[in-house]
Amino acid sequence: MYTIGQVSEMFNIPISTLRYYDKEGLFPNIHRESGIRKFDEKEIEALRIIECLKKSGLEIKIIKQFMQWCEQGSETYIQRKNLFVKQKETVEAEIERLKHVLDVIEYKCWYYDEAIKDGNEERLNTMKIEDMPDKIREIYLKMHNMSKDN
Amino acid sequence: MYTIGQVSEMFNIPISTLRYYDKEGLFPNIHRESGIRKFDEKEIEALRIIECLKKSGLEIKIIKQFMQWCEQGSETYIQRKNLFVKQKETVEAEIERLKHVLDVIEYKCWYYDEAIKDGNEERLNTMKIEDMPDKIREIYLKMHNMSKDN
DNA sequence: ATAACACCTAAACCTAACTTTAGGTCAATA
DNA sequence: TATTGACCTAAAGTTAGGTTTAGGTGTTAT
Repeated sequence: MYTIGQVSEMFNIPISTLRYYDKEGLFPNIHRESGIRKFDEKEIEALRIIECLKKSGLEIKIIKQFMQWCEQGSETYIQRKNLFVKQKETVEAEIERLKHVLDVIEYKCWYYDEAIKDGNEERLNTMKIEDMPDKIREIYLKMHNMSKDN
Repeated sequence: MYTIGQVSEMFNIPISTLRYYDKEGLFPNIHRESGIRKFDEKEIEALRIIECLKKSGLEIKIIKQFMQWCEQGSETYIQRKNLFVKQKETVEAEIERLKHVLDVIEYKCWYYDEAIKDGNEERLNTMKIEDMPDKIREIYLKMHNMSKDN
């Protein structure tokens, strides 16, 4: 059993944030002793899930919903599982999205590398698509929604 | 050359957002005809980069900085390249982070699958770490910051 | 006994990134 | 001629996820 200060240290989360989470209903029925919150194993486990779901981009409202389902017992296993299945898909999609972003960033790294070598962008701006390095060309075509015969 | 309405359609970005971007300095020196914004190829390309950098989590302030560097010509190639190199690292780290999140979500999917099969969490709560499926055990140990001999 | 600590609440404040509102210009259509 | 549609501005409002402030309680060290 931990005090709010100890939990704050353990998880490196400000005390004010923990109180805010509580106010938002993320620790339903948290135990109190003369007004003081006592975080026990249940809340610690909750916090691990909160951290995970928050990192995955889930809103606090929905995390609250999940915590309420946990209070309701075995009737809500399916809802809870569905939440994670859905969130798994969301995060997988996000990773894919970021990989595309990474491609564009890589294109720009190449672009400025060349610009630095040349001292200007003339050659780059008149460069034919087929003269670009293979990987860069692929990215360039994707960025401009072009097929290979454009 | 496009009007704000056409650009809004092309990129599927609200007109109000485009005006907001302009107010925030993301289209420095955008051409106007009797007060009306004319987006030409430069702004279209800018918008492609804005979308990419925004998706990568970069703040508008910093995107504005980049757009200002673009106005300054060849003196700022190195700053611009550094921005992309740094952002590349940021996005790569984000992808790694999301992969860990995915692990925890996968653990939870497994957990609720078992809970649904059993109808309760008793077996799960008394399960010994060594009885968990290999992948799940790995994730569980990581989640609880435990080494294998804990 | 008094000061320092760790806790508490309610309510105001903050920031980013938009969105909405209210009021106005101008060109083309009914 | 009047109204519709696409553009414009400035300023206020919105949302999420906190953080800060102001004031208070209860226990422990000097």
